Amino acid sequence: MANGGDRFSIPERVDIDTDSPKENLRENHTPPSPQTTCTPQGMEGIKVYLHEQELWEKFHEVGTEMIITKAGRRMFPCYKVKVTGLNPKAKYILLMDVVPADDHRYKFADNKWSVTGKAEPAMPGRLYLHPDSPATGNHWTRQLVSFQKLKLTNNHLDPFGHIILNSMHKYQPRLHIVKADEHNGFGSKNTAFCTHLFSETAFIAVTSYQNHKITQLKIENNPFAKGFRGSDDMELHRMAKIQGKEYPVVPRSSVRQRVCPTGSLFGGGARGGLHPYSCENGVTSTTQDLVASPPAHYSLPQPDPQEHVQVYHSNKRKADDSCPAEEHHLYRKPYTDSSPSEDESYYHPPAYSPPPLHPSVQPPHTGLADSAYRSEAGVRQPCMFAGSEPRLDELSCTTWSYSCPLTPAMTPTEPYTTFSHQPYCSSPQNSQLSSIAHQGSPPLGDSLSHSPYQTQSSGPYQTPQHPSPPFREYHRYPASLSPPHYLTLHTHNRGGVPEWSEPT
DNA sequence: TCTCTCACATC
DNA sequence: TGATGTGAGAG
Repeated sequence: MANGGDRFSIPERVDIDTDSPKENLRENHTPPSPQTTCTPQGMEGIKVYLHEQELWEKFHEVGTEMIITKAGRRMFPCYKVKVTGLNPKAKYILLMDVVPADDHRYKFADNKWSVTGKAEPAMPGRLYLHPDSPATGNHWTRQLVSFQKLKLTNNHLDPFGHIILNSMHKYQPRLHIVKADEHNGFGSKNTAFCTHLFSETAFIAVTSYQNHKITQLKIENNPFAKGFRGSDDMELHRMAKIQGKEYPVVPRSSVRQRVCPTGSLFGGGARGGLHPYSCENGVTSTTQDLVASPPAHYSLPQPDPQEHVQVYHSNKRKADDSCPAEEHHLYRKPYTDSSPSEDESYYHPPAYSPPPLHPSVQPPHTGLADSAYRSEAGVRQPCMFAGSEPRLDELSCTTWSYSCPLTPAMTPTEPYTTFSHQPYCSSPQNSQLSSIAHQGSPPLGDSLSHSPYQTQSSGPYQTPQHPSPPFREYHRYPASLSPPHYLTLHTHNRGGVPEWSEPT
């Protein structure tokens, strides 16, 4: 498509904040520009700034790709945010999830991404609980919140709690801030939370990089890949040696992606994700930035058959290393790519343009937050909430399951077998975390295409035009639940009481 | 042809 | 030790 068509365009928010998005283009701002605003109980004033936004935008402009492997691969750039506006003494839980950005499957051909069919069934939606959760507002705001430990996998049976994605599908990471205040009725309809997303963090999951420019950006900016930075011919020699071929050798990727487009199907570029989010009234709020105009071929996603949420606790908790992305290296030109790809003025616009996020991104509904909250005394570790990848408009499903995996060796081979599926139904009273997990994967695009994304309130949830979010009451997670165990929390409709059970 | 997995070298 | 991209080879 013309203009903007070559990259994700960010839709205009309906509830535009006074903060100027453009001021958020720079990383390490001091102070950074607010990305979001929440208004519900105790959540008003919360703002989130994407760290290294410029880097994200660099990738976004080309069409961010994230490698997914069976063992799990970290995201790069890593997702780091600066949060402000939290009550210093109140406790919050920060979660991240990655939801489908649309209902399509993509392919990279002719140096551009294009839709090649309908998306595969969504993977079990999982939420990544920041290892520091729950923590006080003071804790979250005094430093950057890094989700660098989060890993992406294509292993549908992943026992490590990594976020499961489908290759060649586009996703949108989201951040959820849940107030874990005992007086806040955590896990109940009173749970206050905010959801934030930065459109420039959208990406296509791949098992191997497709766009050479992305490979270059990764190598250039990821310290862990500096081994591939080499200078000039040094690398060629190295590669030649490896391949036992005569120098010079052109990396396969270079060949395959000789003509590298500069545009991205993630249109919107720098413009996106910079809009401040605002939450509407209500106890719970969700704010998101939307991705631009809906793709021409955009089609409504099918309801996801799965409706469960899995909670995962990683068994390891390391000091949060700083994101390597922060290192910016100047380096040589990419490989031998002599192709014009580097200056491709002839970049082919992606056939797809991200659709707007679904307005029904509901407040989080999961006992998970609770669990995290309860585990404060215990080990703080990354926690994954997995569930299906329901559409945003189906968040009302009330059956949720949470699993906290043990060490890899102890994890069940069928992490999702404990999930139960129940027909969609809405209940006016449930915890909102579950909804987070739920929303977990609704094609954002779909939602957005229906209405401009806006924040939602959770209170007694009321969405005349959308299924009400799943409101359920959850039992607190047993303290022992933390990391080492796979447990499933079965929640029943009607705000039913969740039950813990060992995974089968 | 396309996608994925693996062993590998590097840091 | 673990994270990274590479590239051959499998499916």
